[in-house]
Amino acid sequence: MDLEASYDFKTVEPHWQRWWLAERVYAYDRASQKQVFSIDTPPPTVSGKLHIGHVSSYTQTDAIARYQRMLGREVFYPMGYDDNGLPTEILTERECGVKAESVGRERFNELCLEVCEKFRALYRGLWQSLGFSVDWDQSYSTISPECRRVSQLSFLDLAAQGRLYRAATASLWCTRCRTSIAQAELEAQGRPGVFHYFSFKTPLGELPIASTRPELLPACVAVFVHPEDARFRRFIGTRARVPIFDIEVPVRADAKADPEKGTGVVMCCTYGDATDVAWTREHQLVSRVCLGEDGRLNAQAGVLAGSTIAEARVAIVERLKSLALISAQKEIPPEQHVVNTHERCGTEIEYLETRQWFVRLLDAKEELLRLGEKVRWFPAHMKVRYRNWVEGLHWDWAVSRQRYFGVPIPAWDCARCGSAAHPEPEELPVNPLKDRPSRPCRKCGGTEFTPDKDVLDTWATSSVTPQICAKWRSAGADARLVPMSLRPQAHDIIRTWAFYTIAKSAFHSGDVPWRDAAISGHVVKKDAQVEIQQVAGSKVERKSKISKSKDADRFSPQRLLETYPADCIRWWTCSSRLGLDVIFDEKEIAAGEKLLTKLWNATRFALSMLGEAPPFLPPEANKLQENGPERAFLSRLKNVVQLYHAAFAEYEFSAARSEIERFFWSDFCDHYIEYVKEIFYKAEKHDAGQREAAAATLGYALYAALRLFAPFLPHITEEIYQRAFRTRVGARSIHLTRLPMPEELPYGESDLRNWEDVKSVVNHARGHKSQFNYSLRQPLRVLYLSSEIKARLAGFEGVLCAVTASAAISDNPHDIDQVEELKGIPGGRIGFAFDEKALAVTRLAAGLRGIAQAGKQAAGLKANAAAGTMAIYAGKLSQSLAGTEELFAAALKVRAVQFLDASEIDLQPSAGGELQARFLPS
RNA sequence: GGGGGGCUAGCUCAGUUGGUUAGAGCGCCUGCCUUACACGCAGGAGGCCGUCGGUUCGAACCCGACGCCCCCCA
Repeated sequence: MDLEASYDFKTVEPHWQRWWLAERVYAYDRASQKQVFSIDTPPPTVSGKLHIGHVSSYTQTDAIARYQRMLGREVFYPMGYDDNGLPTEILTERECGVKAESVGRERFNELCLEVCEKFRALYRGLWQSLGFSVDWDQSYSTISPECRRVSQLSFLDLAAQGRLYRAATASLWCTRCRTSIAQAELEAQGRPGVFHYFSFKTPLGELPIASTRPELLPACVAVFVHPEDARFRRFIGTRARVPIFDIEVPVRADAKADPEKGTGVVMCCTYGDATDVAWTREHQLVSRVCLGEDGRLNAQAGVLAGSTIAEARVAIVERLKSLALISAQKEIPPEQHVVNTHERCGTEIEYLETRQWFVRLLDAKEELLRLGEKVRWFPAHMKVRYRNWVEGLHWDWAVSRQRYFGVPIPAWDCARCGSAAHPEPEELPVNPLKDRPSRPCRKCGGTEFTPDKDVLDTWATSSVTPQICAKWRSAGADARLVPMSLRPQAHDIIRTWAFYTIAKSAFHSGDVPWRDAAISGHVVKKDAQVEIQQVAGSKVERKSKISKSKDADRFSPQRLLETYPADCIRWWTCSSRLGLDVIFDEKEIAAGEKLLTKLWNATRFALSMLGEAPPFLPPEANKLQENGPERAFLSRLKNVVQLYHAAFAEYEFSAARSEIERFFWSDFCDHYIEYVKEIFYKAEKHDAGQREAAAATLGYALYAALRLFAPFLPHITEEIYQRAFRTRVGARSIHLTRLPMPEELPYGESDLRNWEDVKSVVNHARGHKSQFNYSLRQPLRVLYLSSEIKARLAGFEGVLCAVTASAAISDNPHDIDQVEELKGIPGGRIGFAFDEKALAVTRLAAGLRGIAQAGKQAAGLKANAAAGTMAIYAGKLSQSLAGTEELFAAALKVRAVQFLDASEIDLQPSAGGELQARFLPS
């Protein structure tokens, strides 16, 4: 078995990606008897490009999926695309350069479907080139008929429970998207504003008002002051006149009027903000609507009818000024002026009275909190974010959207009595615009219906992904999948996706949607102007979100995938813990390439030693020498396997990752391989039993390491597995094998201690040579170990001598100059004595190097260029010195006399053109 | 204003139930071509673990206060 000298990821990775697909390696088998591990994969919103943050979060999920699969679970790992709803409409408008209203509903929906198709392909291509072990046959798109069915079924189920109601009430409205939205779709933004100061006239004098929204004057219905505010208490109960519009409104008291803000007098309009909505309801005020659904003022605004909010604001301020009614204007900086905007488009949100469908949430807070407690959150503190959101709910969930591209609301209005008619569950999915109710109105028997033209909120569908996965209430339903084992997602959508999913699950099943929620952090960039300032003695860091426009190229997954192996990118993404933001640094990704090279080279070496049929089973313990190197090394592997599983059990993949990396690099490569070289290179010195034990251990440890790496590095491990192990192991992919378990490694604490002690001795020897700037091959005449250690490591003498290049191990300190403490071994002592002859030659060679360079320069040769080939050791002069023998002979002679106390040297060319130096004692 | 997280080596991060000289990778410096790998090996420099107080025989870790950064909510 020979591997090429280097690993070519550009051909290997796509090869296995195609093969996994063709072989359906990751297919979910619903007939399997194995325990199911089901993953509620986030269906990414089709809203544009995927960025490095998606890559990071989704790759972590894939590592978890692969781990669970190799643990022996039947893994259900689907991929969805959340392509219905407003985000897709906005994307389509941008992609096609159209407006939904201008092309019409049907045509626009067709365009949306085309755009979805395009982006689904793009997304899928990216996921596949990252090597995700998704079962692509389980893919779903939230606009598909099956998802429509589940989503509409959810609607009907909520309606049957009385959880749904339809009401014409003040609700959140986006004037750009011309639809109602839900509380979760709000995004608070700091924006600059201006307080305009003007007065309302009352019989008791003028009441000063400060308002940021003077355009709402025509909608003014009351004025509020704080009941305890001494300045204005006397006005309570009087009536005030609205300037310009000359409306008379009552002056009322309410604790929500903040005496500190503005003048302390607040005008209440229909509807300036959430407080206005509350006041209107609580004080039973009339409503005086001046704003239309299109964001323009209506007849209530008189001459200003038809103008936009911005235009009206300017016009009214001008008018107030011209009447000399404005007493002051004060700018408010963005950080003090927070406005609610629509998260999808940034438009400031208005409150309008419209007729919408609502899911009743506010009476279910306790149940939602209870289920939030039942879910295991990783990290645990993410539960608090969920709890805070639920406790802070103010609005029921408005689920109807006055848009085109979405799951239609399964409802018609009876033309006669006005009540809603719904389809039967088995008729789903329906499109009320085309389909008709199958029966007359239940209430009045009417047969004339008007279809509900609205569609459902995107989240109304994406909140039923567990039900979609389980094919809820259909012939193909798979009840084993729910509650699902794991919901992986980022922390920014706890209030939306996690929350709505829990809510739906609560109402439909009374249970949690998933047992565990693994919440990942974000990838952030280090600011260009990273400043480490000393402020009050503490370090100030600056980091910020990745901007989709500005940083697109630097953080583009496509570019990274063209530059680095997917395995490297994966390795990097698994370096951060759940819940923590990670700062992107391309160098960190590049560092992974070293690991791949190391893995490839070490494997190449091991396989060259092991032959065509490398061992892969755990070596039988009774064939291994007691207190010997194999048992010691395997006990370390056992230790690693334990730590690895413990880490993954808590979704701490980064801890598992560093365990296997450390084991492989430091224990396997730096120590065990160095030892087995002695066994294989000097086979004649070791009996068959020793050789067999070493081979079995090397093969097994390699195969174990490959499997432990496999969840992180699926491509390179598959390549090696297929070429070296598949035939004998049998499983058609490494990803269908089982991970090594601690039970298969029956080694004890004393073995582990031996291993650590041997490493400590070897490290000391290496350090000792390094201190003197000698090669690690510099021979030692004696390696001294204190008696107790020497006795304990008796079974390791061969290893130690070979790896440290020692001629002997002794516990006699007499001929050792210096004895030092053995790190990590209480009472252990170690010492070294170089082989003087070899040392002299080394020094001679080192001295010669300078002379050789000078000589070569003298001879007109490029000394620097050849320096790398001028290694001189063990008495040999390199071929590159040929032609200047005389010069070197002379130099050598001087050095020989100086270092070796030799009187003569004899310099002879040997076979192969090298020079052989022989030193004659004086 | 409320809540959450973070602050450990130049950079990115680990630090298990509080227990000798606080670790890794990258970067830097010194050496070393060692019959897998120079994308390597060995060694080294570099940290009053954000600040201050408390508990303790003992604190990066527990408690309190404060500072700064990020996020969520109002």
